[in-house]
Amino acid sequence: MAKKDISQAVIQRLPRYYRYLEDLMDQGIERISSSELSKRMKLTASQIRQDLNNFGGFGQQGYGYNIKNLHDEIAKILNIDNEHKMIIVGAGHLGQALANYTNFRKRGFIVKAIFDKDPSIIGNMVGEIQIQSMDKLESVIKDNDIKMAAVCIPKGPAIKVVEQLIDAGIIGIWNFAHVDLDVPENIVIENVHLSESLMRLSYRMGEALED
Amino acid sequence: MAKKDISQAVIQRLPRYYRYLEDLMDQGIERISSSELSKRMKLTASQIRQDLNNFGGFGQQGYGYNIKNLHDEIAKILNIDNEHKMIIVGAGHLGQALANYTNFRKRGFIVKAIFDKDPSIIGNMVGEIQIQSMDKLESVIKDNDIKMAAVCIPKGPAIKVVEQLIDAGIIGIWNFAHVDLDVPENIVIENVHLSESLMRLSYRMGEALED
DNA sequence: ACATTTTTGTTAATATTATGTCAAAAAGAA
DNA sequence: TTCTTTTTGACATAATATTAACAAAAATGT
Repeated sequence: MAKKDISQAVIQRLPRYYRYLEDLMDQGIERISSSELSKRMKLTASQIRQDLNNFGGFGQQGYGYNIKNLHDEIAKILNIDNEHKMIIVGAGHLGQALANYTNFRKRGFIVKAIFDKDPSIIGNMVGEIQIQSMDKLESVIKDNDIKMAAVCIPKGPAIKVVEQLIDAGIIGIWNFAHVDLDVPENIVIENVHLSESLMRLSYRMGEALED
Repeated sequence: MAKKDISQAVIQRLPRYYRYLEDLMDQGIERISSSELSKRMKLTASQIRQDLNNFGGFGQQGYGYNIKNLHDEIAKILNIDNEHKMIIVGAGHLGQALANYTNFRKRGFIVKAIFDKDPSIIGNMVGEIQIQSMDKLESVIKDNDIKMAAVCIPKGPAIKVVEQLIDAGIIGIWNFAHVDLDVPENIVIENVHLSESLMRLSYRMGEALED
């Protein structure tokens, strides 16, 4: 069953294809050629065809790609054709922002619980769910068979909390803490290092001003 | 003055070097070799040396790199050796999360103002600053000579708001809206597409489960 | 029905990125 | 001081990724 392994660069682009296809569907467009899509996405047509052909021949000569079909195929590839239960650890502004993000729900990511260690906010509602004590982490994960967690706490506590998460059965971690987590091979980490993103912006603004 | 152009891959890694150097400084370590750093960062020593040599010879044979010195040099390269005034457009949870992020201030990013179109929250405080009406965008940017803006509003309004920002003098945009912005060449966009990040996590969790 | 056009999937060519190698420089040890 | 070890910066090599080219398939037009 071992899929030929797909390069990081392709994986990076996949969700962007998905987003464009979604937009095209919303516009009621039915089919698109790689060359037309390449103009919109500012890629080469060749790259689009090669990227998609990593997963199968979704197009047809003389016709192009059926948007609805390709959209659904990419959803399958991205594993978003079914629901994912997730929890959020850390109910600060960022944790709450994620919890309230309706777009995630639209794509099948369901926030089942949100946790914080601060007793003064435990019990508060975030949207429709209640902030729970960290003591409940393990039981909630196990009872609901949750596999995905967003980590929105400072880097200090993050390392130990992530261990707890993994012990409780989490296999995918969306990490917003400013630290690279060291985890077993079968655990997946997706880092969102916002301050690094901001530094890249700063770098490129510096470049832009020099020219 | 034209710097030899630096590949995106290098720029991507630069802030991560900076973060590791910061951590090393906090640990009171004075010097490090590319090979020791490569172990910590899980890169090859060769890549580290080549990355850094894009910007200058910061190391010394038989000694390695002086951490404080390299840290300061990278700060200069990243253009974070001086303060950056910024504004935030959109005072939802995400905008508020960014406004409250003390780490940004530590690196010299100063949030000067936050804007929202919702009259019911205009005037509310976010940390030490007050949410202002969108009408004030242009005057605040011009009066304070602000060059950087974080865009934390839905994709629909984002496109027009970004035009306004650019007209008012913004040259760097930290974009959290789910849309690729079409801007003049001299304007810099750094996208943070959270839902794409989440889809990549989902993809890789799917892969991990197959093995 | 036939010719023309479009457009894919695939293979080949090019370009970019990462890794390995090594002489030369400096540090540290004897 | 002199010898040995460490370690860089530069360059050569290998691996990846992107772009180009094109035959074959299907659609469209006449």
